[in-house]
Amino acid sequence: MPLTAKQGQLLKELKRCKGELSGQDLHARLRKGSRPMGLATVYRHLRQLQQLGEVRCRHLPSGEALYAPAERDEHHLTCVDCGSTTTLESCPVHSVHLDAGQLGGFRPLFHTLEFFGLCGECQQRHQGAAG
Amino acid sequence: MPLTAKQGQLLKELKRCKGELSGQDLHARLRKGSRPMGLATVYRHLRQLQQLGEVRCRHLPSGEALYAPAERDEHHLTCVDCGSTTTLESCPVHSVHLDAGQLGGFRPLFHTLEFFGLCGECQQRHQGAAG
DNA sequence: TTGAGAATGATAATGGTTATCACAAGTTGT
DNA sequence: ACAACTTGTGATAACCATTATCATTCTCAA
Repeated sequence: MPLTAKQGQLLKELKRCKGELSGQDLHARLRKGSRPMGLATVYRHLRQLQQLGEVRCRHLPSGEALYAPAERDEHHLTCVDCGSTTTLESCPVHSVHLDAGQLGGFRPLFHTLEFFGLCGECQQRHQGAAG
Repeated sequence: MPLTAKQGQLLKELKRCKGELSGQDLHARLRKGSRPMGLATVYRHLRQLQQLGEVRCRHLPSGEALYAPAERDEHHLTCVDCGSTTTLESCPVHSVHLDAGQLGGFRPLFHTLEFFGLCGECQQRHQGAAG
């Protein structure tokens, strides 16, 4: 099933950006260009593209969802205090494989590996109060 | 820094449950028992326990956050359509290690590895519409 | 007892996401 | 071309988990 025009437009915009975008971000960007798209449509297609395996998403501690093309196999460090995230340059796991027994009919589309902890800045801030 | 009484109470309740609990779930459970706890306090302590490395959390596609003791090193399959999640029996990665260069001052507390895709049920439901 | 500071919790506010629903666009059959 | 029907769209309202507010309660030392 090829993508529809709007789906393609959305995916193209997502690929154009180096970083991850939230639904709101994406809507704002598309709104500026020619061919704007309503917010509801953005979220609709993000979900559809996700189910097609074209887009992956992860959630920040704030609850906000960030989307990126599924082909980007990036992993992240996220601070549980300030919420800042950084992208790992190299993947720490060399093979992530699930055998059929583990899957039990489930068809994997993408995966996320995230490390949560405290960034240097927040560690320092807390040091005064309690080691 | 030892846990406060309320923090300990909350962590104990979390450990008592086999599955993961949302903030709302946890609040409801504590409300029933003796020694109830306000919703704000539940969320406050969940965040603190997370920063202490005692509790980990992950987000469902719905945006809801699920909490569990950090000591549980479980991974999950999550359906991007219906949102159902299942727990993997065994860990698919044998060593998840980050070297200092990758960390850059970040102090990891816990990590999450999640697989997103379509569960068997949702695959069947979509089969009629489009292969 | 008294006062300063921390903890608590009922409630209001926040804000990303989803549901609603009327309308536009496309499709088919005649 | 026209009608009947399906699908896609988007402004807006509704949803709901989470967070902020703030008055009250608790803690504890002097």
